[in-house]
Amino acid sequence: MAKQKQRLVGRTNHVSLRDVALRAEVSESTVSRIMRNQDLVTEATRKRVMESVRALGYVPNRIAGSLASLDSRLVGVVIPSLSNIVFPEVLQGINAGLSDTDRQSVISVTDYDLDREEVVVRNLLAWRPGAMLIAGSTHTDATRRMLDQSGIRIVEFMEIDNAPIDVVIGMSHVAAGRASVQHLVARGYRRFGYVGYGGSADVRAKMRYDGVREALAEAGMTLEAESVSVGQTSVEKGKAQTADLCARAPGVEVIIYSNDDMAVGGLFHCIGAGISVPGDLALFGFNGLEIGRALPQPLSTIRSNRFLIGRRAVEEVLASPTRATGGRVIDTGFEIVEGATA
Amino acid sequence: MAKQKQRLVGRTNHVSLRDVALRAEVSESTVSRIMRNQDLVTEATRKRVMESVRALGYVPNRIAGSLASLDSRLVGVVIPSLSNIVFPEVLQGINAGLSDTDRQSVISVTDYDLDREEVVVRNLLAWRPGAMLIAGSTHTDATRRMLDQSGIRIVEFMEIDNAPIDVVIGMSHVAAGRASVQHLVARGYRRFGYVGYGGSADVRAKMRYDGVREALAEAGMTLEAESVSVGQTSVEKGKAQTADLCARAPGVEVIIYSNDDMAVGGLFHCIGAGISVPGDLALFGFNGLEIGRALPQPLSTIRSNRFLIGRRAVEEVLASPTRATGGRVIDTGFEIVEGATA
DNA sequence: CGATGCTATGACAACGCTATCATCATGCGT
DNA sequence: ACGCATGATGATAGCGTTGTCATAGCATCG
Repeated sequence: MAKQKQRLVGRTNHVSLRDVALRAEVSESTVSRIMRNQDLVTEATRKRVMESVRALGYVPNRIAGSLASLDSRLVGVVIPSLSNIVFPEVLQGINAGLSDTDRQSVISVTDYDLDREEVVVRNLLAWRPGAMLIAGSTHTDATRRMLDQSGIRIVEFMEIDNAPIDVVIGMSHVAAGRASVQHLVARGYRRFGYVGYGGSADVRAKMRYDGVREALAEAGMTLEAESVSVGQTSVEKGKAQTADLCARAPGVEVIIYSNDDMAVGGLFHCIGAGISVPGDLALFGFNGLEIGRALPQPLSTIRSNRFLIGRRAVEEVLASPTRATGGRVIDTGFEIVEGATA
Repeated sequence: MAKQKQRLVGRTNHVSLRDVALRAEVSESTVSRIMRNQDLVTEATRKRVMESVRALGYVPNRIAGSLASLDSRLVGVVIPSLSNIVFPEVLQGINAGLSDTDRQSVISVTDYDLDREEVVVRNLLAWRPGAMLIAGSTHTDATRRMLDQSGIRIVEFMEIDNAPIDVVIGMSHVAAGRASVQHLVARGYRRFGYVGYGGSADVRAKMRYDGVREALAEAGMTLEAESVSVGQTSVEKGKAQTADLCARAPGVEVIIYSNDDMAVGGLFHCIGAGISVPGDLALFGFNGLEIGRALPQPLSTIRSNRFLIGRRAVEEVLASPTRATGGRVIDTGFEIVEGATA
């Protein structure tokens, strides 16, 4: 009699394929086929097996299944934050794209920290996902190398201002910053202010800011005043920084905000302080959030389609398991929302 | 010579433990120990192995690891929606609780559909998570059975108005509804209106509504007018429904909203329509969102601590791998925020 | 100086499935 | 009646780790 090595850990009473097979008096193969809807079994045995499955409360073990088939059916998702509403919106799009498939997303958050991003990418890759969707194009060398060598589909989403590893989906944030200025100049504004957040951690906010400065310079103007805070975006910061900027630079005609949250805070300041918008001061946001439309006066802003970005990202990786040669750029565009605050 | 069955699928050139072991001229066991920081190896071999790991770009395969150790280090999370900001806030708390551990969360969204919930719970359980965090206490029988029989830690979070499978964490939404009324009655309001969303899909909104009606009845009053829409919460709906309710029931002194989003919309309507708040009409929300504090006049509402709920949920399951006998209820409480709209 | 502990490493059987090939009835054409 | 395709089921070797036990080398000690 051969010696038996025993596993003492986790000797849980978990129901496995074998248990179902024994009870239904068929082989494990047959049960496996049925669980995967691989039609090739008679209705009679299927019924008998399903009865056992229900009676035993069998739940297939995807860990074992993934190891055996070398396919985890997982899609890794990396985002910088959950507190900026735009990322949950992208997640909704990802979810929508995945909902009728057998894939599952696994989400990790980096808090806008590239070293943290490297760690979460490594941990995600350890689950051998079939694809990886990652916000932004700015990564450490090690992160980029891991993503590249993994061989799986990689979608970098949000901005398309950089070269892709595989695919990038989103819009040009530099162009959006430029478009803001061009739109406002066309409407007659000449004296610009800027209110933003995040220091340089939010790369995209920084790109829009750069676009703003570029376009202003081309028009022979400059930012007369600016206020940039560190940390996460918030309506309250927008309100406080607007108050501050108004006090420091009373001549400013229009403020461009890093995003709608901040702009909404700006409008709240104006309403509270009796500043007429856009008469005394005009406000221009970015994102096109739902709240902007419901304000007492609709916010003038630029709409980016976060949901669409998430959905298209998923469609892209589901379309083919292999990368496009040379990379691919998908521009989901943006759109100026006239509104009534500028 | 024995016949060799060949796997034709996925014969990717992936680097495995064996490759690292061969290159470093040690056994797989040793590499495995090093990768798991199981101190018991000499510094010399550790260095040699790590050099191989880096040179080959080895990323451990957690699928195989989880199968072998019968421990996935995964935590399943089930939420009804990503578009209601409160759930991303809970996720932030969960993330915070998990960030210094070696566990990973896997999130699924149900869209407030109990049948969908059953499906996502089954799919999540297939990954053999070490714990499951699920929003709410309302599930199908099958879902409840699966969760129960899984044997793992289960935390039902958000409301604590029902009996736990294992642990419930959150606050009583019925009590919150009652508290709203009691607070407003104490402040002298007598003629109440209600503006909500979600029909009966959002169980917690329904509970607060029930609490409101109960407390009103006890005080000898009723809701003079109400407007409840279907679908997701939005500021715009709050605005439109407030306008509607004002037109239909001009005598109402105060409107209780199902949540802050809707209440903010209500305030926007009032600002736009020149209705003095709280003089002509008072507004009372629920949640205590950040935006409520930044409004031209701070919103009167009830603060629930979503971040804390997520964090405590994680702490609870990390504390012990086995369930508390008889179940456990953790009340994270709520707090009335006076504000200036009621 | 042999017995006794250590420490560092190796060997190898699980883990619970799936892919592949083998087998065994059936039905069918000729 | 015979060979052969076809459809249903079974047997079994992986998949890439980890847990457990075995072993070799070496210092310690009475």
